[in-house]
Amino acid sequence: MERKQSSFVILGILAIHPNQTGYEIRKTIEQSVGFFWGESYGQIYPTLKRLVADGLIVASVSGSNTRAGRQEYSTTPDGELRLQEWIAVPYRDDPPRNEFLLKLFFGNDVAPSVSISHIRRFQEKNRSMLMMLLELERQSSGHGSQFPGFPFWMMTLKFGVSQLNASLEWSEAALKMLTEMEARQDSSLRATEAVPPSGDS
Amino acid sequence: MERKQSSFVILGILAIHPNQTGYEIRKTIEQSVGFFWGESYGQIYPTLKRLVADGLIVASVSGSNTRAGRQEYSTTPDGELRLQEWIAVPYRDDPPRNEFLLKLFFGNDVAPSVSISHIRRFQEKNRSMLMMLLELERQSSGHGSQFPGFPFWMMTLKFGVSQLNASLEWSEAALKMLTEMEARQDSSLRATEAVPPSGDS
DNA sequence: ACACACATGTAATTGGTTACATGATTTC
DNA sequence: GAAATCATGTAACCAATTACATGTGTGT
Repeated sequence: MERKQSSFVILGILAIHPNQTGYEIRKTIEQSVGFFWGESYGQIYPTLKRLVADGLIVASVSGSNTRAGRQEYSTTPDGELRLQEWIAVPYRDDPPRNEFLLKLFFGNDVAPSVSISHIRRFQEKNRSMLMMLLELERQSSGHGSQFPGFPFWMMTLKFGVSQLNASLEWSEAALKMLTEMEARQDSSLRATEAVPPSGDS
Repeated sequence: MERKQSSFVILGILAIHPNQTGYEIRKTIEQSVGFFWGESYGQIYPTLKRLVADGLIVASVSGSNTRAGRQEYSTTPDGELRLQEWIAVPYRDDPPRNEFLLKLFFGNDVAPSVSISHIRRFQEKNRSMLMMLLELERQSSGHGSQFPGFPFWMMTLKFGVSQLNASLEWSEAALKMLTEMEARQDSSLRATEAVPPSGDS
């Protein structure tokens, strides 16, 4: 409880890239840490207000883009400090909850085809995610290497890639096992249901 | 919303292994799906009541173990059906949130040693987790292979193992990169701070 | 003129953890 | 007789998503 993770993502993102609106912050989060972190507007806007009240960020009425209702934010030195403190605190992993694995685990209660389609879906998601990450990696390597944060960004990216590759490898083996299982079931069905062909030799 | 995942873990666990108390259910969850799913008592007990009210499980006053305040539960045919339906519904992955990666991503804002210790901690956790899973796998392969659910349990186990292995491999590379980074920093500090040694040849 | 992206926000609801409280039974 | 484990529960609190509501600017 009372972890306020949302405020720290926002703080961290603004530290890297200041003068962003709530809307932009969300986009940036999606495009940078999106594969391992998500934030909704319902979380971002209230958090921004609280961060301003706490003096960790400031709202400026904008640099060049003067659009009605547009509000840009940046970190204050205080905010920067708080961010650094938070980063240094040992991370805590929240209780794991993987619905995909849970459904697979209970796979014996349903037809093999159900588990197969779960895994197929899993594969597709992983493949497209992997392509996105590789694309991001390719792009970043070009024009991004000038930023001081770059090595760290690459690190998290590579983590994602390695996990996805492992997932995909695993899924191939799992799928093979399940299709064999299904085949066995089908053949046993045939054996009991089908009328044995009369001797036709 | 309204996903009620907790009820389905409980339903699924009771389907595999009936006649368990809330307390036991939690233990079973921990020991079987624990590495990818967690439930707290504050969730389990209220959920059990609701499941009884909905007719998806029944409470029996116990088989042999007649202990005061002890309440055993089992699934009803209805519960079994609902479970199967739920399993067949495409899984939904909840928004990812990995505090470890987030802190790493912001690593440029702190000393390299901070990120290094995060990764060290990550490695330790992964190593002990991996050992637990391998131990579980070893045990199961012996006496567990008789259960019809066995192949599915092994599947999820193997998933965990592959992810952990990938994580550990990645962490070695990441650590190497960071220690090099730290060394460069140290040497540049030395270069500016230290008094150049006078010619001592 | 229309659609789409930009932009901000709130209310309702839920899902969940944590901490607290209590007591029985077993084991040493 | 003390400690650990078994066993059940509730209250407080929080973090978060979703859906709703509203309006501006840009491009076609």
